[in-house]
Amino acid sequence: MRLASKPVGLPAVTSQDLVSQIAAMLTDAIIAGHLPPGAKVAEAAIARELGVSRAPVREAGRLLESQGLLVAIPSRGFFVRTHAPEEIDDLYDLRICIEKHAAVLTARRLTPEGHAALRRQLDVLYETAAINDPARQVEEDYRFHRLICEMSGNRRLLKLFDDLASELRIVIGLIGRLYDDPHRIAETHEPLLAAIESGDEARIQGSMEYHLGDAWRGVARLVRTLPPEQSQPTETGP
Amino acid sequence: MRLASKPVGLPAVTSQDLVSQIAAMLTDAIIAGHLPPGAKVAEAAIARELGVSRAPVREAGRLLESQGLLVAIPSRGFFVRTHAPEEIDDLYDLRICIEKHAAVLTARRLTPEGHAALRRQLDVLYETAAINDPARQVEEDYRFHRLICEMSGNRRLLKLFDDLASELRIVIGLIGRLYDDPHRIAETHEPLLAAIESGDEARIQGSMEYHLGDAWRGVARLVRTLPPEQSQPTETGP
DNA sequence: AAAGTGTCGACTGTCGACACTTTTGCGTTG
DNA sequence: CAACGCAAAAGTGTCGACAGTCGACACTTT
Repeated sequence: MRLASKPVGLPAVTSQDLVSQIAAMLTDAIIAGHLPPGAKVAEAAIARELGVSRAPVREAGRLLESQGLLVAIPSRGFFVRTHAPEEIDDLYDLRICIEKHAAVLTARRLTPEGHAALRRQLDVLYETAAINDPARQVEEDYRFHRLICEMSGNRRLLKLFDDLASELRIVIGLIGRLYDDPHRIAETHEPLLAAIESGDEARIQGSMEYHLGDAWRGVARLVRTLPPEQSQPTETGP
Repeated sequence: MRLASKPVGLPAVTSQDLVSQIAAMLTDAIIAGHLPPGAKVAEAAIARELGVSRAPVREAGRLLESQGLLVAIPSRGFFVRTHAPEEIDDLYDLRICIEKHAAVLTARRLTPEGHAALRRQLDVLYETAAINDPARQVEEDYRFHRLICEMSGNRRLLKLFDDLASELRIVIGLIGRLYDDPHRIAETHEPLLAAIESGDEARIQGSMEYHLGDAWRGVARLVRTLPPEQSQPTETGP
């Protein structure tokens, strides 16, 4: 019996370690707004609630801290990260920078299949715009941009995009609703796709800059008007 | 480790952040090549050696994992990250992307003091080229580039640069010696500084692209010729 | 002899415990 | 009545311990 030589892709019963599970759970809670910015994430409470010890919770906290979702203040614990308006500006500025690059790289190695995948995702975006589901809309928008980064072929860039995106989603989630008409948002991706298809790098960069700059301005305006959010509790005394 | 029992600490370091200390120690060991790529970082051994328990060592490991210095394999522990040549390419590609942007931002808000600081750091680079100290040369080169990122005003970009740099330093440290004539390396920064001073954004981008591309080619060549380094121990079969 | 199996040792993942720090609650005082 | 301050409560930082898992090595089987 030669069963071992050709293992059909068994599901690989990796009993997902606690740390990943807890981290995912916390991430969801943060993005969903269940844990608002500035909220304390008490490891003891989380551990009790989940029925695990504090060790894996702490490690999950470290993980999310490195992703920019939490901040750790010594002897005081983890808090959901708050973002000053300037920090959001920094994030968008950086995001534009790397997505411009990603789009150029993607255009250079674009295959018919790749183009079809982008087109398909954009169609999904239109479909989502029809129904009224802001969270889903944000999700599909994110996926379109992620696809570009994925198709760039630069793994590290994709990882960076994921980090920036998860951080930005705290803010987007905070805003709660879409910052613009859903259908219009889908439409603004058209010139971007066309530019990538054209292969004209200057045009691609201009397109991406315009597209993301638009989103940036929308977010920046809302962030500055709506929440008079207090900053992170600091430890530096007078 | 009852730090409280030793109220008069000789080193002025705090008593409360074992994790940071351990992380810094491990980082140094990795960059110095004491822990070569692929080496196992046994938490029990580290803990014994430092006289602390395994908990803070584990957390430091998570920290370094998020910085790309270590990889964690479930049930097997931490290993110093190995970089396939393509991953180094990704790193440099991304680095060029963000440093181009940083240089443009810096040029836009360049003050006389800022320009002086860049000039000074470049002079230091020349001085270091005179003595023969490869590690120091790499350090000062790194500082010049970091200064540009710092002066860009985008904090998040600076953090990203630090992450990329520490990751690249594993590789640079691995190569061990400079990949080119020290004095020439210092000189190649001149056009970059001049471009920033000029404020011509296209020129700045071109300069940076050329300058870093040069370093990239040097590193890529050495990495591909010298070490027939085996990849990270994985757990997923073919 | 090659491949597969069983056992041993080492190490990780997780836990509960303890000391110290921060926060909270409440009584005291100006 | 508000500000202050002290003491209890809650929570974090770290530790040592135990169980489960992985890798190595010798042993059995084909």
